[in-house]
Amino acid sequence: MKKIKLSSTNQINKNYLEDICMGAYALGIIGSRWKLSIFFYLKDRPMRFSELKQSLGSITERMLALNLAEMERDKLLTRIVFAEVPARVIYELTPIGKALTSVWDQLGSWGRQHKDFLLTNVSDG
Amino acid sequence: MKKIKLSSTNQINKNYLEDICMGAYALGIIGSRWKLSIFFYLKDRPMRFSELKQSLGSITERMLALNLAEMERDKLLTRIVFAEVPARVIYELTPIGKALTSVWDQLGSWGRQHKDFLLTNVSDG
DNA sequence: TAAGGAGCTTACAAAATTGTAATCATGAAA
DNA sequence: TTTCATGATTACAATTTTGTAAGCTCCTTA
Repeated sequence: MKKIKLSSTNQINKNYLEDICMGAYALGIIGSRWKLSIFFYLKDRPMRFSELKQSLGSITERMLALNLAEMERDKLLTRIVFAEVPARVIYELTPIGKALTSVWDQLGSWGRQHKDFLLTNVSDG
Repeated sequence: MKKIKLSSTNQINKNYLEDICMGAYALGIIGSRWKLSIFFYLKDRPMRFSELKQSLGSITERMLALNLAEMERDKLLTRIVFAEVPARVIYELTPIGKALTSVWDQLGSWGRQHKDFLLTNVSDG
């Protein structure tokens, strides 16, 4: 999937934090660049690879495939392949994946609050 | 604070996502390695630099100072300096910072759920 | 005058993430 | 037999994040 150096201080710190803090653990699973947005689209309905690619606009096929593979590995979604040609593959959130919805909504709500707050307090440069 | 290349595809994608998705925006502010744990300690009470350093165990002074500075810039916390020698500085969450508490709790709760789920479904290698 | 403690800051290096471009497998259809 | 579309994978490069080690600035006390 990707090569990481297990013995690096970086990894050791990451593991330590994910061990003592479930929030850090959760972010380790879903905190990378595109995953939140992939989730955002899939929460309404299953979508196929090309649909996601188009919806996400500027994502590359590599990043999309990589993120989907990690999300499948982490049981956030299910990959369903139809034996057709050309290939058809759909991605669907699992129950544990869907369970993120309310957390995401809350996080987004906090984000909006924070953005508004910064706009209101225009005193900073 | 840190040098980023504003014209990179990386930055452009980041900005784009943070623009259309408030969750991504929120993660941009609080999603890095140590911030969650710093928050975790500060939510109970203000703490000084050295206390945080000790609590976080393996964090370096550089990373702690860097993260605290970013969190201050983003109005998550307030830095209070006492005119003493040796210096005494305490860090305290702002209201908007504290408002993250319930989101974090929920995220952590999801994380635990997810971890348990993986342990229960031991069928994967 | 030297040492010391708290809270940083700096230059540098390692590691991880993200992006680019090219290629691949399938099997139907031209 | 070549072409086509979909859903990838690969080798590589750029960018960003994280860590290392040293030093700096107060002012106080020895």
